[in-house]
Amino acid sequence: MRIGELAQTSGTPIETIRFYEREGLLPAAARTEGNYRIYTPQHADRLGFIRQCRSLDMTLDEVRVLLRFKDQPLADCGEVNSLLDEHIGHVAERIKALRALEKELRALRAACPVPHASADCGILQGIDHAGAKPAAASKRHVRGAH
Amino acid sequence: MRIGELAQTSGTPIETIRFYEREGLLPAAARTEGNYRIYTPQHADRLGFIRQCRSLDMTLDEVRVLLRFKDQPLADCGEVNSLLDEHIGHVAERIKALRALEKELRALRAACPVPHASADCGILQGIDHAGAKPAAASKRHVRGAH
DNA sequence: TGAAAACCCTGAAGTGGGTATAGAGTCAAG
DNA sequence: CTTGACTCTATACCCACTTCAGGGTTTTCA
Repeated sequence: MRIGELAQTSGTPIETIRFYEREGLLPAAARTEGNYRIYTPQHADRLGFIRQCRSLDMTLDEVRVLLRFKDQPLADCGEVNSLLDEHIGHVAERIKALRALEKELRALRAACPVPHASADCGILQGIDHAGAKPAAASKRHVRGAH
Repeated sequence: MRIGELAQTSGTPIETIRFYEREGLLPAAARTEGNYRIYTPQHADRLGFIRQCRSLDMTLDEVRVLLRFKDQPLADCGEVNSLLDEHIGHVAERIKALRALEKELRALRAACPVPHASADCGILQGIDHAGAKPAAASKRHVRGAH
């Protein structure tokens, strides 16, 4: 099948499929005489796996590791297990951080129940004197709120 | 004070301070004869506010809105309130999505209690046949897990 | 006094994971 | 034979920085 059909059936934008090929996640597809990419069901399977991993919020590097194991069926899958354990850890951490953040934001919001002049806004004053530390600071594996 | 001292006292990398100036979040600092930036306590205050907002995981665009209100003390702060409400909504949404994700990941992890050959790994098979949909897909305001 | 060390400058490129262009080529239907 | 749908490559853009290259300035210490 051609790239449009693969995009359709997999729910993946065409540009993303080409991007995965550039990144080495998908093997380069064969070409027609007119230089169109032709995909096999194997490509579709692999793309599905990649998309599934992404929907589980894994990085492409993590996906690369998992694909390596799929390509070596005899290898021990211990690393797969620990990759997943680590990933779960990151997600759990991020949830914790976001919950603390939500609490702080709600407290801030409560400082201005009804609108008035900016100079007297409890929110703006609250941000000035708040004490939250390193939410955006440290390099984190799991994305923030945006 | 010079940029190094401001960086030190505010816990902000020097490059980030210059970046904020380029982005118009901090007003351009005066210069010495040798072209070094010289900062006032007002700069330090403003930088502190920006960093505080970032630690609350706001985007720079959101920070720009809040700074605009700080600069117009007579304006009505209703927009501040709704900005914060929206931001809280995004954070709450992201928490919900990450909790669903964590649950899915733990279920997947349970499919491979002890390591064996990749070909038989319940995790790799689980990803192949899983049914998680659009975690990475939709444009989201709050970052994911990495 | 002089040189090394510490500090600062600008401008450009890189990060991740795509998304969005521009400009061209290919192919099937009418 | 032309229209329109499809595809190609290459390049730039998104965010919020971070890093780098290649300099200039100021301070410190022998």
